[in-house]
Amino acid sequence: MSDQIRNIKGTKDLLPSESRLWLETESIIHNFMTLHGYSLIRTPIFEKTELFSRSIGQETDIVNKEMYTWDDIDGTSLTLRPELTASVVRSFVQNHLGNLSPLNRLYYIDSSFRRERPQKGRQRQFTQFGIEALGSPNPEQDVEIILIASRIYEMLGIEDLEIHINSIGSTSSRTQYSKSLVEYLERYENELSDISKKRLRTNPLRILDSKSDKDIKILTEAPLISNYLNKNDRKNFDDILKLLDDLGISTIKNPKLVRGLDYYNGMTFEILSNNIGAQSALCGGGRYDKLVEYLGGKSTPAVGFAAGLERLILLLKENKDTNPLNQADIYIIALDESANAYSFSIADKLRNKLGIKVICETLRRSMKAQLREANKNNAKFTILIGDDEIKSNQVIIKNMEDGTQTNALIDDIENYFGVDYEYK
RNA sequence: GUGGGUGUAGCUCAGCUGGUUAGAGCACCUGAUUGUGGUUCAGGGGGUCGUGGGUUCAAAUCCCAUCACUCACCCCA
Repeated sequence: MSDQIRNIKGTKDLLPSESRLWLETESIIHNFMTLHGYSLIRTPIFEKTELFSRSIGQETDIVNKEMYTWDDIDGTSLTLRPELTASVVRSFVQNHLGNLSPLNRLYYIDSSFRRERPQKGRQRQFTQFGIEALGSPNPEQDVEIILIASRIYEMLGIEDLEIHINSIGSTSSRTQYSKSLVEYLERYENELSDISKKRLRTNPLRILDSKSDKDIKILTEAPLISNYLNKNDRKNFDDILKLLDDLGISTIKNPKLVRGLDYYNGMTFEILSNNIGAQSALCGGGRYDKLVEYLGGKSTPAVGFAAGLERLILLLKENKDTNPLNQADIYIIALDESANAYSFSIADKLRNKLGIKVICETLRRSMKAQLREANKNNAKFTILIGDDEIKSNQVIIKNMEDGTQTNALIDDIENYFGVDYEYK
């Protein structure tokens, strides 16, 4: 017992009791993205470390301490992807997708890895779904992204969500703002939390995101990014807000919303829920117009979002009462070894020709046990095959709901279930 | 990396201030006239009480350590 091998901390097995909900949810996501004109992209689970250190940012926790990184035999540093945008953009550049079409609408649903302390809604291996629209600099593209993100939750029946939105402007606006922010914060440098002190030098915008009470107090008087946006930035953001408003999507302006990753600019947004514990961010995204160029491609404006599937499932589990599994429409009961051949060939026909879910007994249990098993699987019918049936070349078909039984010739079974059989 | 909580059968848990063969519900298996289920009834299997050490005549129960799980901080999906 003690030398049993367990799963790695922060990873999870998807067991039959939950796998159906996952499959359903994933399939909804696939259909939803397709409905909006987005195409699936799938990239390798690991990449050169440099891809992430360059795009996500040297000063982020992700790159600093949360990546699973190792040296390949030839000395190349490799990393299990901690998020998907960098990989998607790498692939976009490498495969010249920008030359094939001026606008690429891509979506993904895949796992990522970060070495953090696990807690509710946070794992070391987790699944993200998201979209990236590469090519359009216009506000309507930003809105399309937010629209899709918000509608997918709406469609899944998830309520009480908040959409926070902000603009961190163009690079020039941001550097100016950053300067003023640093000037302001330096006055309180000694009172800032340790991390924020460090960030004052490395990544001042991130201080806005601080959860430390001291920092929050200091920040109430801090300059706001909205006052530093240039004309273009401001018009852009206003257009986005107006369009969202026209669509009836209500948002909360949050001037302190700074996405954690370095590659963002312009609009940023986050969708939050209060019903999944401390890890309330369901979805985060925004614009990243410089990343493509930064990773060696032609300058291409881009905007997207990433969402946590585990966190979504957490919410879905609250809403959904898991109805019992219908594993089989028909359970075939074999009362003797000699019945196996009949059992299997009948099952084959029903499954392949009529698409009926059929399970055959393989444990050689008593009839009583097999009937119980049929019940557990929610079978509507059982087909009983024993010595007598084989001799007379017919089987007993038993309706498990009302208990009635009829005989049917083995060759006639398809007809019996083919016409007015209801197995839903 | 830091802090809190928990660790008794497959699952959910009970076991008061330490005292004899450790319990319940659910699940599982068997049986209730020998080929008929879902209800009911009867019975059964399964635990070195996370692990190691200590206190004691005696520990699941007290103390220490350790590990695991979990929640929260940090950060993020």
